[in-house]
Amino acid sequence: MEKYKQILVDRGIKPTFQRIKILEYLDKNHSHPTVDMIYSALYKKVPTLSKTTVYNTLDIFREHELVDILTITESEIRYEYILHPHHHFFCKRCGKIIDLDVNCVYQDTMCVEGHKIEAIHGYFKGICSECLSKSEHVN
Amino acid sequence: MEKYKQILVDRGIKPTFQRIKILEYLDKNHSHPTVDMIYSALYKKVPTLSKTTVYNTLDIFREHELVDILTITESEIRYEYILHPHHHFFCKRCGKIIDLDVNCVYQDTMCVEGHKIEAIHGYFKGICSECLSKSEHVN
DNA sequence: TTTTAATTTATATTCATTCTAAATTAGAAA
DNA sequence: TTTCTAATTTAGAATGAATATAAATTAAAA
Repeated sequence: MEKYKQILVDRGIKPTFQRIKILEYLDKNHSHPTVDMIYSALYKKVPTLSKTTVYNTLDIFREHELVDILTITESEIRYEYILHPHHHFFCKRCGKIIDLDVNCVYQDTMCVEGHKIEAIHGYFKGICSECLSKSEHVN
Repeated sequence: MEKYKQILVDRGIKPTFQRIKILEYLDKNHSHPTVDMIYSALYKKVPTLSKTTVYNTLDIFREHELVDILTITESEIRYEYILHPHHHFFCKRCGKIIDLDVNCVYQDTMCVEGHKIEAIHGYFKGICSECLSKSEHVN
């Protein structure tokens, strides 16, 4: 609790109860949740929570580069707490988004074909190892 | 016209007038258009066109791997005719999506950390070279 | 032609996100 | 502490892209 309050204060974000709880949730759940998942999970602990607050808070966190969005699936926006740069794998079968310990060659230069890179998003789509091992028994 | 009809027939897609026109538009406009952009552009030539048809047609094209979607911006889905694998650069200033002649090291193996890759999406975000050269004069 | 299934179309519906305005809260000042 | 003010939170309304539905149209085979 105090840890997250400190992070917010350090970034110049007023550490309200709702903001602390949302940041804590993102830090403890690396499941790349949607707004709805965050709202549903926190609603139990914070019954007065409004979905608008979740939207507003995530917008503020993005402005301060505390969180990033993933547009890997076509129908939903997913959020993640920025810890270290990595790529993502989306499994078409189970729907999970998996963090990959893969970096990009352009991460050093942050420049490509004359364009100035500010963010890199690497998305792989396919079948995850877990789903692959399950289907082995079927075939 | 005949060219696009042939492409559709080859893929087992019934070559209706609407589908031919949409495919032709995608082939001649590498601007990664949204459904709305496609609809607006073709509405002039095909006044009876319905937006539902554009949605349906793009779904069919995706199933047959004629087109791919880009989820690079957070609020819209963009479509592109699949020609050859490449990455994309989204300019935060002018909003343009630029094709990059950049390939991925995983394109050969199509496998990463045990997961089977079926599609690779590389998105860079920042300021494009054109916008950079404009702002040079300002600063 | 005629027939039949596929396609297209207009319209209605859904639902995530944004907007709005009132209520509440945090924190500064007295 | 109490008072004050601006920021934040909240509920509910509005928006708009995407989807669903069902009738009209079309393509193409018989």
